Amino acid sequence: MATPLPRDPIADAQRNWEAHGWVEEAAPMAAITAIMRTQQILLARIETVLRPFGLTFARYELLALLSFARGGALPMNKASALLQVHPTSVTNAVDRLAAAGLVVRSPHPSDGRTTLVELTPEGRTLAKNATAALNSAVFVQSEFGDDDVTQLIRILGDFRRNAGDFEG
Amino acid sequence: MATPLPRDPIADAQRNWEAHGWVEEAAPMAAITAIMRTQQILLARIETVLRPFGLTFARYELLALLSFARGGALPMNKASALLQVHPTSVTNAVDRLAAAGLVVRSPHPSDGRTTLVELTPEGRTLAKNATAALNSAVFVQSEFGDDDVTQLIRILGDFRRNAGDFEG
DNA sequence: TCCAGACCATTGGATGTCCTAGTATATTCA
DNA sequence: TGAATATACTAGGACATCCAATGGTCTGGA
Repeated sequence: MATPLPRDPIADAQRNWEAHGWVEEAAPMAAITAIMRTQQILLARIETVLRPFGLTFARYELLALLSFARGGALPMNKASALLQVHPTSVTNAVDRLAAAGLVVRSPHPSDGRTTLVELTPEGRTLAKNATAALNSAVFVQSEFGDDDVTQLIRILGDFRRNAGDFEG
Repeated sequence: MATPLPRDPIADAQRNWEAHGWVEEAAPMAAITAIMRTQQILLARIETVLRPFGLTFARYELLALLSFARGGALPMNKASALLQVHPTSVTNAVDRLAAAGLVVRSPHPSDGRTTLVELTPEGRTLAKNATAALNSAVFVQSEFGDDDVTQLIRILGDFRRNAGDFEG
Protein backbone atom coordinates (compact mmCIF):
# COMPACT_ATOMS: atom_id res chain seq x y z
CA MET A 1 0.00 0.00 0.00
CA ALA A 2 0.90 3.65 0.08
CA THR A 3 3.15 5.07 2.71
CA PRO A 4 1.27 6.31 5.77
CA LEU A 5 0.81 10.04 5.88
CA PRO A 6 2.63 11.88 8.64
CA ARG A 7 -0.65 13.46 9.77
CA ASP A 8 -4.30 12.50 9.77
CA PRO A 9 -5.82 14.35 6.80
CA ILE A 10 -9.27 14.24 8.35
CA ALA A 11 -8.08 15.81 11.58
CA ASP A 12 -6.43 18.49 9.47
CA ALA A 13 -9.67 19.11 7.65
CA GLN A 14 -11.48 19.42 10.97
CA ARG A 15 -8.98 22.05 12.09
CA ASN A 16 -9.39 23.88 8.78
CA TRP A 17 -13.14 23.92 9.28
CA GLU A 18 -12.79 25.36 12.76
CA ALA A 19 -10.28 27.91 11.56
CA HIS A 20 -12.86 29.13 9.06
CA GLY A 21 -15.44 29.58 11.77
CA TRP A 22 -17.48 26.47 11.01
CA VAL A 23 -17.08 25.32 14.58
CA GLU A 24 -20.37 23.50 14.94
CA GLU A 25 -19.99 21.70 11.62
CA ALA A 26 -16.36 20.64 12.05
CA ALA A 27 -16.84 17.53 14.17
CA PRO A 28 -19.77 16.06 12.21
CA MET A 29 -17.85 16.74 9.00
CA ALA A 30 -14.88 14.82 10.39
CA ALA A 31 -17.05 11.92 11.53
CA ILE A 32 -18.77 11.68 8.17
CA THR A 33 -15.52 11.90 6.24
CA ALA A 34 -14.08 9.19 8.47
CA ILE A 35 -17.03 6.95 7.67
CA MET A 36 -16.43 7.47 3.96
CA ARG A 37 -12.76 6.59 4.27
CA THR A 38 -13.35 3.60 6.56
CA GLN A 39 -15.85 2.20 4.11
CA GLN A 40 -13.26 2.51 1.38
CA ILE A 41 -10.66 0.60 3.40
CA LEU A 42 -13.09 -2.15 4.38
CA LEU A 43 -14.42 -2.54 0.86
CA ALA A 44 -10.89 -2.95 -0.48
CA ARG A 45 -10.18 -5.70 2.07
CA ILE A 46 -13.41 -7.49 1.32
CA GLU A 47 -12.93 -7.37 -2.43
CA THR A 48 -9.41 -8.75 -2.05
CA VAL A 49 -10.75 -11.75 -0.18
CA LEU A 50 -13.60 -12.29 -2.64
CA ARG A 51 -11.56 -11.95 -5.83
CA PRO A 52 -10.30 -15.59 -5.81
CA PHE A 53 -13.95 -16.67 -5.73
CA GLY A 54 -14.75 -14.58 -8.77
CA LEU A 55 -17.08 -12.45 -6.66
CA THR A 56 -17.45 -8.77 -5.94
CA PHE A 57 -18.99 -7.49 -2.74
CA ALA A 58 -22.25 -6.65 -4.46
CA ARG A 59 -22.56 -10.14 -5.89
CA TYR A 60 -21.51 -11.75 -2.62
CA GLU A 61 -24.17 -9.83 -0.71
CA LEU A 62 -26.85 -11.11 -3.04
CA LEU A 63 -25.53 -14.66 -2.81
CA ALA A 64 -25.43 -14.49 0.99
CA LEU A 65 -28.93 -13.08 1.15
CA LEU A 66 -30.28 -15.88 -1.01
CA SER A 67 -28.50 -18.50 1.09
CA PHE A 68 -30.49 -17.34 4.11
CA ALA A 69 -33.81 -17.17 2.27
CA ARG A 70 -36.36 -19.95 2.41
CA GLY A 71 -35.76 -22.17 -0.60
CA GLY A 72 -32.77 -20.08 -1.62
CA ALA A 73 -35.02 -17.86 -3.73
CA LEU A 74 -36.31 -14.30 -3.59
CA PRO A 75 -38.14 -11.89 -5.88
CA MET A 76 -35.87 -9.28 -7.44
CA ASN A 77 -37.64 -6.39 -5.74
CA LYS A 78 -37.42 -8.14 -2.38
CA ALA A 79 -33.68 -8.54 -2.82
CA SER A 80 -33.41 -4.91 -3.83
CA ALA A 81 -35.25 -3.78 -0.71
CA LEU A 82 -33.32 -6.00 1.68
CA LEU A 83 -29.94 -5.09 0.22
CA GLN A 84 -30.98 -1.42 0.09
CA VAL A 85 -29.74 -0.95 -3.44
CA HIS A 86 -31.39 0.15 -6.65
CA PRO A 87 -33.28 -2.43 -8.69
CA THR A 88 -30.86 -1.86 -11.52
CA SER A 89 -27.97 -2.93 -9.33
CA VAL A 90 -29.73 -6.19 -8.60
CA THR A 91 -30.42 -6.71 -12.29
CA ASN A 92 -26.75 -6.17 -12.98
CA ALA A 93 -25.61 -8.54 -10.22
CA VAL A 94 -28.07 -11.24 -11.23
CA ASP A 95 -26.92 -11.00 -14.85
CA ARG A 96 -23.36 -11.75 -13.83
CA LEU A 97 -24.18 -14.37 -11.21
CA ALA A 98 -26.43 -16.14 -13.70
CA ALA A 99 -23.69 -16.07 -16.33
CA ALA A 100 -21.44 -17.78 -13.77
CA GLY A 101 -24.09 -20.41 -13.06
CA LEU A 102 -24.53 -19.36 -9.44
CA VAL A 103 -28.18 -18.29 -9.70
CA VAL A 104 -31.07 -18.77 -12.09
CA ARG A 105 -34.01 -16.55 -12.91
CA SER A 106 -37.51 -18.00 -12.93
CA PRO A 107 -40.95 -16.47 -13.36
CA HIS A 108 -43.05 -15.83 -10.29
CA PRO A 109 -45.82 -18.43 -10.11
CA SER A 110 -48.64 -15.96 -9.50
CA ASP A 111 -47.37 -12.47 -10.38
CA GLY A 112 -46.30 -12.03 -13.97
CA ARG A 113 -44.41 -8.86 -13.18
CA THR A 114 -41.93 -10.34 -10.75
CA THR A 115 -38.88 -12.45 -11.40
CA LEU A 116 -37.52 -14.90 -8.85
CA VAL A 117 -33.81 -15.33 -8.32
CA GLU A 118 -32.79 -18.74 -7.07
CA LEU A 119 -29.50 -20.10 -5.84
CA THR A 120 -28.06 -23.07 -7.73
CA PRO A 121 -26.18 -25.80 -5.81
CA GLU A 122 -22.93 -24.27 -7.10
CA GLY A 123 -24.05 -20.88 -5.85
CA ARG A 124 -24.84 -22.23 -2.43
CA THR A 125 -21.46 -23.90 -2.12
CA LEU A 126 -19.61 -20.80 -3.27
CA ALA A 127 -21.56 -18.62 -0.86
CA LYS A 128 -20.59 -20.89 2.02
CA ASN A 129 -16.92 -20.87 1.08
CA ALA A 130 -16.80 -17.13 0.50
CA THR A 131 -18.49 -16.48 3.83
CA ALA A 132 -15.94 -18.65 5.62
CA ALA A 133 -13.15 -16.70 3.95
CA LEU A 134 -14.63 -13.34 4.92
CA ASN A 135 -15.23 -14.48 8.47
CA SER A 136 -11.64 -15.52 8.99
CA ALA A 137 -9.90 -12.85 6.93
CA VAL A 138 -11.96 -9.75 7.65
CA PHE A 139 -14.56 -10.01 10.37
CA VAL A 140 -12.57 -11.69 13.15
CA GLN A 141 -9.65 -9.36 12.42
CA SER A 142 -11.56 -6.16 12.04
CA GLU A 143 -9.29 -4.35 14.50
CA PHE A 144 -12.29 -2.85 16.23
CA GLY A 145 -12.36 -3.46 19.96
CA ASP A 146 -15.34 -5.35 21.36
CA ASP A 147 -16.72 -2.24 22.99
CA ASP A 148 -16.20 -0.24 19.81
CA VAL A 149 -18.12 -2.81 17.79
CA THR A 150 -21.01 -2.47 20.21
CA GLN A 151 -20.87 1.31 19.95
CA LEU A 152 -20.76 1.26 16.16
CA ILE A 153 -23.75 -1.05 15.91
CA ARG A 154 -25.77 1.20 18.18
CA ILE A 155 -24.71 4.54 16.71
CA LEU A 156 -25.08 3.48 13.10
CA GLY A 157 -28.27 1.59 13.88
CA ASP A 158 -29.80 4.75 15.31
CA PHE A 159 -28.66 6.67 12.26
CA ARG A 160 -30.09 4.18 9.80
CA ARG A 161 -33.39 4.11 11.61
CA ASN A 162 -33.59 7.91 11.54
CA ALA A 163 -32.69 7.84 7.86
CA GLY A 164 -35.72 5.67 7.17
CA ASP A 165 -34.04 2.34 6.52
CA PHE A 166 -36.31 0.47 8.90
CA GLU A 167 -38.76 0.90 11.74
CA GLY A 168 -38.45 -0.14 15.31
CA MET B 1 -37.39 7.24 -0.75
CA ALA B 2 -38.33 3.64 -0.31
CA THR B 3 -40.69 2.51 2.40
CA PRO B 4 -38.88 1.63 5.63
CA LEU B 5 -38.45 -2.08 6.20
CA PRO B 6 -40.33 -3.57 9.14
CA ARG B 7 -37.08 -4.98 10.49
CA ASP B 8 -33.40 -4.03 10.46
CA PRO B 9 -31.83 -6.23 7.77
CA ILE B 10 -28.41 -5.93 9.37
CA ALA B 11 -29.68 -7.10 12.75
CA ASP B 12 -31.29 -10.01 10.95
CA ALA B 13 -28.01 -10.86 9.28
CA GLN B 14 -26.28 -10.75 12.64
CA ARG B 15 -28.82 -13.22 14.02
CA ASN B 16 -28.34 -15.45 10.99
CA TRP B 17 -24.60 -15.43 11.56
CA GLU B 18 -25.02 -16.44 15.18
CA ALA B 19 -27.52 -19.14 14.25
CA HIS B 20 -24.89 -20.64 11.98
CA GLY B 21 -22.35 -20.78 14.77
CA TRP B 22 -20.32 -17.77 13.67
CA VAL B 23 -20.77 -16.19 17.07
CA GLU B 24 -17.49 -14.36 17.27
CA GLU B 25 -17.79 -12.96 13.75
CA ALA B 26 -21.42 -11.85 13.96
CA ALA B 27 -20.98 -8.51 15.70
CA PRO B 28 -17.99 -7.28 13.64
CA MET B 29 -19.87 -8.35 10.51
CA ALA B 30 -22.85 -6.27 11.59
CA ALA B 31 -20.70 -3.26 12.41
CA ILE B 32 -18.90 -3.42 9.07
CA THR B 33 -22.10 -3.88 7.13
CA ALA B 34 -23.59 -0.91 8.98
CA ILE B 35 -20.61 1.22 7.98
CA MET B 36 -21.13 0.26 4.35
CA ARG B 37 -24.80 1.16 4.49
CA THR B 38 -24.26 4.40 6.39
CA GLN B 39 -21.70 5.51 3.85
CA GLN B 40 -24.23 4.87 1.12
CA ILE B 41 -26.87 7.00 2.85
CA LEU B 42 -24.48 9.85 3.53
CA LEU B 43 -23.07 9.81 0.02
CA ALA B 44 -26.57 10.04 -1.42
CA ARG B 45 -27.36 13.07 0.76
CA ILE B 46 -24.11 14.78 -0.14
CA GLU B 47 -24.53 14.22 -3.86
CA THR B 48 -28.06 15.58 -3.69
CA VAL B 49 -26.76 18.80 -2.17
CA LEU B 50 -23.88 19.08 -4.63
CA ARG B 51 -25.83 18.33 -7.79
CA PRO B 52 -27.14 21.92 -8.21
CA PHE B 53 -23.50 23.06 -8.20
CA GLY B 54 -22.63 20.62 -10.95
CA LEU B 55 -20.34 18.78 -8.56
CA THR B 56 -19.98 15.21 -7.42
CA PHE B 57 -18.49 14.32 -4.05
CA ALA B 58 -15.20 13.28 -5.62
CA ARG B 59 -14.86 16.59 -7.43
CA TYR B 60 -15.97 18.57 -4.40
CA GLU B 61 -13.35 16.89 -2.23
CA LEU B 62 -10.63 17.89 -4.65
CA LEU B 63 -11.96 21.43 -4.86
CA ALA B 64 -12.13 21.72 -1.08
CA LEU B 65 -8.62 20.34 -0.70
CA LEU B 66 -7.26 22.89 -3.16
CA SER B 67 -9.08 25.72 -1.43
CA PHE B 68 -7.13 24.95 1.74
CA ALA B 69 -3.79 24.55 -0.02
CA ARG B 70 -1.25 27.38 -0.19
CA GLY B 71 -1.83 29.21 -3.44
CA GLY B 72 -4.78 27.00 -4.24
CA ALA B 73 -2.50 24.55 -6.05
CA LEU B 74 -1.18 21.04 -5.45
CA PRO B 75 0.70 18.40 -7.42
CA MET B 76 -1.52 15.60 -8.64
CA ASN B 77 0.26 12.97 -6.56
CA LYS B 78 -0.05 15.11 -3.45
CA ALA B 79 -3.79 15.42 -4.00
CA SER B 80 -4.03 11.68 -4.57
CA ALA B 81 -2.23 10.96 -1.29
CA LEU B 82 -4.22 13.44 0.78
CA LEU B 83 -7.55 12.34 -0.60
CA GLN B 84 -6.52 8.68 -0.25
CA VAL B 85 -7.71 7.78 -3.70
CA HIS B 86 -6.07 6.26 -6.75
CA PRO B 87 -4.09 8.61 -8.99
CA THR B 88 -6.39 7.73 -11.86
CA SER B 89 -9.34 8.98 -9.85
CA VAL B 90 -7.64 12.34 -9.48
CA THR B 91 -6.90 12.44 -13.19
CA ASN B 92 -10.57 11.77 -13.86
CA ALA B 93 -11.75 14.45 -11.45
CA VAL B 94 -9.29 17.02 -12.75
CA ASP B 95 -10.37 16.32 -16.33
CA ARG B 96 -13.95 17.19 -15.48
CA LEU B 97 -13.18 20.11 -13.19
CA ALA B 98 -10.89 21.56 -15.85
CA ALA B 99 -13.59 21.16 -18.48
CA ALA B 100 -15.89 23.14 -16.19
CA GLY B 101 -13.27 25.86 -15.79
CA LEU B 102 -12.89 25.28 -12.05
CA VAL B 103 -9.23 24.21 -12.10
CA VAL B 104 -6.33 24.43 -14.50
CA ARG B 105 -3.35 22.13 -15.02
CA SER B 106 0.11 23.65 -15.15
CA PRO B 107 3.58 22.12 -15.36
CA HIS B 108 5.63 21.87 -12.21
CA PRO B 109 8.42 24.50 -12.30
CA SER B 110 11.22 22.12 -11.34
CA ASP B 111 9.98 18.57 -11.84
CA GLY B 112 8.98 17.79 -15.40
CA ARG B 113 7.07 14.70 -14.31
CA THR B 114 4.57 16.37 -12.08
CA THR B 115 1.52 18.37 -12.98
CA LEU B 116 0.10 21.04 -10.73
CA VAL B 117 -3.62 21.48 -10.31
CA GLU B 118 -4.68 25.00 -9.50
CA LEU B 119 -7.97 26.49 -8.50
CA THR B 120 -9.42 29.17 -10.75
CA PRO B 121 -11.32 32.11 -9.21
CA GLU B 122 -14.55 30.42 -10.35
CA GLY B 123 -13.44 27.21 -8.67
CA ARG B 124 -12.69 28.98 -5.43
CA THR B 125 -16.07 30.65 -5.39
CA LEU B 126 -17.89 27.44 -6.17
CA ALA B 127 -15.97 25.58 -3.49
CA LYS B 128 -17.00 28.17 -0.94
CA ASN B 129 -20.65 28.03 -1.91
CA ALA B 130 -20.74 24.25 -2.03
CA THR B 131 -19.11 24.02 1.37
CA ALA B 132 -21.68 26.36 2.84
CA ALA B 133 -24.45 24.21 1.37
CA LEU B 134 -22.98 21.00 2.75
CA ASN B 135 -22.45 22.56 6.14
CA SER B 136 -26.04 23.64 6.49
CA ALA B 137 -27.75 20.72 4.73
CA VAL B 138 -25.68 17.75 5.85
CA PHE B 139 -23.14 18.35 8.56
CA VAL B 140 -25.18 20.33 11.08
CA GLN B 141 -28.08 17.95 10.59
CA SER B 142 -26.17 14.71 10.61
CA GLU B 143 -28.49 13.21 13.22
CA PHE B 144 -25.53 11.95 15.20
CA GLY B 145 -25.53 12.99 18.82
CA ASP B 146 -22.59 15.05 20.04
CA ASP B 147 -21.25 12.15 22.07
CA ASP B 148 -21.70 9.80 19.14
CA VAL B 149 -19.73 12.10 16.87
CA THR B 150 -16.90 12.07 19.37
CA GLN B 151 -17.04 8.30 19.57
CA LEU B 152 -17.06 7.89 15.81
CA ILE B 153 -14.08 10.16 15.33
CA ARG B 154 -12.11 8.21 17.91
CA ILE B 155 -13.13 4.70 16.83
CA LEU B 156 -12.68 5.32 13.13
CA GLY B 157 -9.50 7.29 13.74
CA ASP B 158 -8.01 4.32 15.57
CA PHE B 159 -9.09 2.06 12.75
CA ARG B 160 -7.61 4.23 10.04
CA ARG B 161 -4.34 4.52 11.91
CA ASN B 162 -4.13 0.75 12.29
CA ALA B 163 -4.96 0.38 8.62
CA GLY B 164 -1.91 2.45 7.73
CA ASP B 165 -3.57 5.66 6.66
CA PHE B 166 -1.37 7.83 8.84
CA GLU B 167 1.03 7.74 11.75
CA GLY B 168 0.69 9.18 15.18
C1' DT C 1 -66.06 -4.82 -17.32
C1' DC C 2 -62.46 -1.77 -18.32
C1' DC C 3 -59.10 1.68 -17.97
C1' DA C 4 -55.95 4.69 -15.38
C1' DG C 5 -52.50 4.44 -12.18
C1' DA C 6 -49.25 1.61 -9.58
C1' DC C 7 -45.76 -1.80 -9.68
C1' DC C 8 -41.83 -4.63 -11.66
C1' DA C 9 -37.78 -5.47 -14.30
C1' DT C 10 -34.74 -4.04 -17.94
C1' DT C 11 -32.10 -0.96 -20.98
C1' DG C 12 -29.19 2.97 -21.92
C1' DG C 13 -26.43 6.80 -20.30
C1' DA C 14 -23.41 9.18 -16.93
C1' DT C 15 -20.06 8.84 -12.98
C1' DG C 16 -16.59 7.06 -10.13
C1' DT C 17 -13.24 3.60 -8.59
C1' DC C 18 -9.70 0.39 -9.28
C1' DC C 19 -6.28 -2.20 -12.06
C1' DT C 20 -2.86 -2.93 -15.72
C1' DA C 21 -0.03 -1.10 -19.06
C1' DG C 22 2.48 2.48 -21.28
C1' DT C 23 5.08 6.90 -21.85
C1' DA C 24 7.90 10.44 -20.07
C1' DT C 25 10.94 12.42 -16.67
C1' DA C 26 14.18 12.08 -12.39
C1' DT C 27 17.26 10.08 -9.55
C1' DT C 28 20.68 6.82 -8.15
C1' DC C 29 24.70 4.34 -8.52
C1' DA C 30 28.31 1.69 -10.76
C1' DT D 1 28.67 9.50 -17.81
C1' DG D 2 25.32 6.11 -18.73
C1' DA D 3 22.31 2.43 -17.50
C1' DA D 4 18.99 0.75 -14.12
C1' DT D 5 15.48 2.00 -11.08
C1' DA D 6 11.88 4.94 -9.29
C1' DT D 7 8.27 8.27 -9.86
C1' DA D 8 4.32 10.84 -12.26
C1' DC D 9 0.63 10.94 -15.09
C1' DT D 10 -2.52 9.10 -18.65
C1' DA D 11 -5.12 5.59 -21.51
C1' DG D 12 -8.17 1.72 -21.74
C1' DG D 13 -10.98 -1.84 -19.55
C1' DA D 14 -13.92 -4.00 -15.87
C1' DC D 15 -17.45 -3.09 -12.27
C1' DA D 16 -20.94 -0.96 -9.60
C1' DT D 17 -24.26 2.68 -8.70
C1' DC D 18 -27.68 5.90 -9.80
C1' DC D 19 -31.22 8.10 -12.81
C1' DA D 20 -34.58 8.39 -16.59
C1' DA D 21 -37.24 6.07 -19.70
C1' DT D 22 -39.59 1.88 -21.60
C1' DG D 23 -42.72 -1.92 -21.83
C1' DG D 24 -45.23 -5.60 -19.52
C1' DT D 25 -48.46 -6.84 -15.67
C1' DC D 26 -51.84 -5.95 -11.74
C1' DT D 27 -55.39 -3.85 -9.40
C1' DG D 28 -58.98 -0.96 -7.77
C1' DG D 29 -62.51 2.23 -8.68
C1' DA D 30 -65.90 4.13 -12.08
